[in-house]
Amino acid sequence: MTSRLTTSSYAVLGLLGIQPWTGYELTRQATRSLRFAWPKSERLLYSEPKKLVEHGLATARQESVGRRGRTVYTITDEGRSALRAWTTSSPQPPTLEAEALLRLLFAENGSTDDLVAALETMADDARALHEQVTTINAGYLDGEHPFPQRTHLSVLFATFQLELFDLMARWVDFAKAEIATWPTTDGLGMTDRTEAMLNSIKEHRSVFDPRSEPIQGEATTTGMSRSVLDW
Amino acid sequence: MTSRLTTSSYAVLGLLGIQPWTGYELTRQATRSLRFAWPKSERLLYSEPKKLVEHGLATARQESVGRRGRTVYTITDEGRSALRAWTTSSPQPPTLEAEALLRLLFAENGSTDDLVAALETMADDARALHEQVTTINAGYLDGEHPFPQRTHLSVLFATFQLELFDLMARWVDFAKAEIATWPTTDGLGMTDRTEAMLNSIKEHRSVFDPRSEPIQGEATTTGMSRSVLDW
DNA sequence: CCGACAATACTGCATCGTGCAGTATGTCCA
DNA sequence: TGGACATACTGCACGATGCAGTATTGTCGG
Repeated sequence: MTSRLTTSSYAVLGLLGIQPWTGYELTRQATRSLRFAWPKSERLLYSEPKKLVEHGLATARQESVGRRGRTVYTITDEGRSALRAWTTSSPQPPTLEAEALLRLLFAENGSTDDLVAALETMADDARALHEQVTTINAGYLDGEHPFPQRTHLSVLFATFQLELFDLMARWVDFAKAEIATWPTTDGLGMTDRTEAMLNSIKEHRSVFDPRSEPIQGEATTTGMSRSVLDW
Repeated sequence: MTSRLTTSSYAVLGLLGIQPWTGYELTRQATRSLRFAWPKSERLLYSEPKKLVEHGLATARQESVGRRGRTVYTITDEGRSALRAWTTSSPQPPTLEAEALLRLLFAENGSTDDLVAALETMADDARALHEQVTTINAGYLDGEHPFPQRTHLSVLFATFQLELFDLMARWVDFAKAEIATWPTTDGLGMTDRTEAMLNSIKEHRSVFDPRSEPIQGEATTTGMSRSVLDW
């Protein structure tokens, strides 16, 4: 029996909608863009196109370079219909997986230095990803986009990634400043600073963008546009 | 054979480090906090403590309420050592899974309305999550924290979640404004606005926080503290 | 020109993790 | 007293991952 289509199937089908690819090329392309919205293993990128073929959404053609073979997958008309139908369905809520934040939740089991080290690893990762996205996108200005007609999509997509990685790096700085005031990781409870943060949360203010104390904050904060990091 | 410990094992072990819990209580607690850093299925939350017992990191005690049984898991000394050791290891890079962003990447297969609908679903989800976190945290000011001595950790953790959900909602507004200028989803390529975004990216400016054109932007932007959304 | 190393191009398999259905009891309110 | 909702799980099929393994082609330095 053919197994059912998952969101990952549509992710691969979306790539096939752009042009035909070999299995290997799909894994390369997934590393460049897909993984920022839908991070999946290389292994799966090899399995999914086979499933699409079973479902009649793609065809497989065997090629060879010397004595080494490779499979080129091409989307079918049914595949295009399936893609179109997919765009009208409702997306699942976004989820973030961050082991460094898990370390914060259970920081009481280690030193403040351990915690800071974990958060700095996260910030380093975020900065590295930020640079990757910046480099790729800077190239678009020099006409280096493999699919020039898709530039409007990939650039808008990139703006989110960059904001996200920037947020991670900035928040880690904020968190490090907070943790620097902790004598220990364990048992502090409601400190003055914690209470101040909670008041900011309650008033929907950001913890970034220092703006002194909430003195002149006449509660005229426009919705969520200011956030929790305001001091 | 006992299977190996994963990050999810340490996530559950971290909870057991706070107090003993039943399997069901672990699933409840995971919904309140864990899922924001380490989203895992309810099913796994029932399986992991058994694995911890096999490894000697926890003990299981059978209780009963009437004729219905339940299992209470308690951390052992070896469990505490394992937790301490874990805090010194290096965390995996953070990953975001967002089906709505996948819709953006492959938006050419649907209408601009389909795309906007997908992004609005994401923004709604983000706002709902923002409210959940805000509500829980506002309660801490009224002494409603189940573990008062841990307030400093959960509040610092919450600041990240709130910034993240706020970013998602604000970015969707930005993206909607951009998409509103598109006559179609397909084939636009490098528009004037796309080029402007790319220049912002290159200069490490944010696409948020309108600050008119990059006229007085003397490239003295301090690192990543401004981001891609500046106009 | 040749040897080393990276890139291309995958597959098999054990195990991890999820979704869903199923089962049963306890509690609360009308 | 009965219906809805919370508590408290387990079994199973299948989706997804990590890792090892296999083999060929391209590249670059000596």
